[in-house]
Amino acid sequence: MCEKSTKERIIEAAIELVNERGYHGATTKRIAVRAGVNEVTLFRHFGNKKGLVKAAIDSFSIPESLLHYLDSQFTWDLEHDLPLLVRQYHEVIAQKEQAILISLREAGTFPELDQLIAHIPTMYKEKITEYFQQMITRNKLREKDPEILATSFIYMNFGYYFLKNRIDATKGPIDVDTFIEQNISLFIRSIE
Amino acid sequence: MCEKSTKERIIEAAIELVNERGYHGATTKRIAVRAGVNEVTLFRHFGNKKGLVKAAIDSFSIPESLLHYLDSQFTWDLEHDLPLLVRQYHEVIAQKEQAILISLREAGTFPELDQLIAHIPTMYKEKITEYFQQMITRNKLREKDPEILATSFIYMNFGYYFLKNRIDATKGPIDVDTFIEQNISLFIRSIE
DNA sequence: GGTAAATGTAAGTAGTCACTTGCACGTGGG
DNA sequence: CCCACGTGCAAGTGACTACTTACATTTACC
Repeated sequence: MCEKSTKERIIEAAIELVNERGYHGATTKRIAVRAGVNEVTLFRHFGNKKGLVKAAIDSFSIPESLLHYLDSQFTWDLEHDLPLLVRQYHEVIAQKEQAILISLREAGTFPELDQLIAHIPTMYKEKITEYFQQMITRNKLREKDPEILATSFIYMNFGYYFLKNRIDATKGPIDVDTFIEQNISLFIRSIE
Repeated sequence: MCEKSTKERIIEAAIELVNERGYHGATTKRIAVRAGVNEVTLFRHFGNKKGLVKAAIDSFSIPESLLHYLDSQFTWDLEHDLPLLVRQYHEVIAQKEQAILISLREAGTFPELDQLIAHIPTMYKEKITEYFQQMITRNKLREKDPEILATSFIYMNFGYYFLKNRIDATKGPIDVDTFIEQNISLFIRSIE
C-alpha cells in the first residue's frame, strides 16, 4: 500500500536526470516521463522547475547519527579504526555521489549547493582530526599535527573516489577493500 | 597585429560558457556574444553546436614536452623531485581545470571527454611509478610497490586540488606551497 | 586597386522549452 | 451520498532554441 509518493518519485527522477544531462538538459517533460507522472503534476507540486530542483537538493541531508556511530565503534587501534572510517566515508560519498556531482556541475546555477556539499568532507575532516588528537593524547600516535594528517587522509580518499574509474583500468578499478589494504595501510604505517 | 583568431575566441567563449551553464545552458547566441562575434560565424566555422564543443574539447592536449622536462630536472632526491612533480602536476590541472570540470559535467553528453581527461592523471601516475621504480633500483627508496605509492600520491593531489576551496576555509584555502611543505613532506618522510 | 575570403546583418524556419488552462476521472472521508 | 483533492489528458501559449538563407560589408593580399 505504501508505495513511494508522487512527490518522491518526481524528485528521484529529477535528481537522476539533472545528473545525466545537467539542469538545462533535464527537461520537465523527461522528468515527468521518468517519474511515470503527467507533466502538469510536476508544476502543481513544485510551482516551477527551479522549485523542483531545489526540493531535490533539499532532500539530501547528512545523517549526524553516522558520526556518533563511529564514536561507539572506535577501539583506538589505527589498524581497526581507520578502515572503519574509510568504509563509512566511502559509503556516505557513494550515497551522496549524485548530489556531489550535481554540485560540481551546477555550482553556477545553484550556488547554495556548494555549501551543502562541502559539509561532508569538512565534517569528516573534523571527526578525523579529533580522532588523531585523541590518539596523540593516548600516546598511540607520534606527535604530529592532527589536522594535517586528517586533511591528507581526506584528500587521498576523495581522490580515490573520483579517480578510481578514470585512472587506467588495466586491472580494472581498485575496489575499496584493496584500496584500504594497500594505500591506507601504507598511510597507517607511515604515521604510527 | 596578431590578435586571437576568431576561431580561438569562439572556442574560448564556448569553454567558459559550457563550464558556467552546462552544454544545454551554453546557447550558441550567448557563445557568439561573449566571443564578440556574430552567431552565424560560429556555424560557418564549426558546422553545428556539437562540432564547436568538440573542437573546444580537442583544443585541450597534454604537452608531452612537460613530462620530458621533468626527466631533465630530476636529481633523484625525493625532497627535491617530488615538490617539482607536484608543482607541475598542479599547474597542468589548473590549466585543464575547465576541461576537467566539463568532463565531470558532460560525461553523459560527450563520453569521449572521459577518456581525454583520464589521460592526465594516468600519465602522471605512470611517470611517478617509473620514478619510484628508478629510486628503488638506485637504492634510495625502501622496496615498496611503486604503483601503489604513485596512486596514493596522485589521489592525494587530486583530492587537494578539488577540495582545497570546499573544505572549511577557516584559515582560507591552503596554497600549493603550504600543501607541499606539510602534507607532501609527510608523505616523503613516510616512504624514504 | 581589385578580388576573394572572412565576417556582419536581417529575416526566417521548425522544433522545443517552461508553463497554463479547462475539464474529466477516480478515490477516500465526513 | 457528495465533495474535495490528487491526478490525467488535450490543447495551447509565448519565448527561446539551433540552424539556414540571401545579401551587404569589411579585411587581407597580390
